[in-house]
Amino acid sequence: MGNSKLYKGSLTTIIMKLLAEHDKMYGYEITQKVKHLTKGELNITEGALYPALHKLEADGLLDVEVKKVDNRLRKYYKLTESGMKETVNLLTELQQYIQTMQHLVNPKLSLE
Amino acid sequence: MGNSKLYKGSLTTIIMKLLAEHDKMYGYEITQKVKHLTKGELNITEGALYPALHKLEADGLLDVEVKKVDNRLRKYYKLTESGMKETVNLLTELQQYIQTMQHLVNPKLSLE
DNA sequence: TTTTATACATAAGAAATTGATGTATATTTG
DNA sequence: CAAATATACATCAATTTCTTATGTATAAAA
Repeated sequence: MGNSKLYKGSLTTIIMKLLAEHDKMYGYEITQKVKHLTKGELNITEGALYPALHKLEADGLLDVEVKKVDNRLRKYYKLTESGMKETVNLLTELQQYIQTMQHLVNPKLSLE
Repeated sequence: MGNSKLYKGSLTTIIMKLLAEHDKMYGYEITQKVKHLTKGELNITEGALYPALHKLEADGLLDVEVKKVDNRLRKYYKLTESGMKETVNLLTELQQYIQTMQHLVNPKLSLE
């Protein structure tokens, strides 16, 4: 997705957080939203997105609802109850990750 | 390594930054340093570390020097010229990654 | 003397992603 | 109006990165 390897492992967090904010979204919409929010920095590829959505659905974290708009299919995804709980965990882990990396990379600001 | 998938892709950045600060280190020393700096949050496994060091050496980003201390082998790694340049790039990418993720996760603080 | 620590290494398998390819409709552009 | 681009889904082989297990060897601590 991104221009750096660091984005590896963060796709699920991104999807879940967007759904927490926007209630329901479809796949293509997610790719466009991310592109705009990051000013082109981050482009989610379809080969990563769709399998990720399918897995989240299979894990019971997302519900899906198919709609036909302008004669084209859209699959709207929405967080389930357990999806909302998991989103909280993922965001906590992201904050922890950022803090840990900043300790490693900017040790003068840490306790060591 | 970490308790969250987010650490995927950040091992190289961690290694390079530590070497930029400590001039030369050996593998085991890196694992211990990271454990202490992160207060146990992050434990680099040998199965991840050694292949990563070998790849960095093969890519010309690290030089290695073998020493025998207390009848045990140590392989001291050190950044090459191009390793130093690459470290700058990786740290820039880390800052960019953190900023992008914070825009996505905390959009009220971003421009959208 | 057995366990833990130090110090290296490899290798099978899992997980996530890339990049290509495929299908189909709608809209824009030359 | 024809061709290209945008919208919208999907799969799949290959690659990358990491986990978990295993192996070798010496030193120190329990």
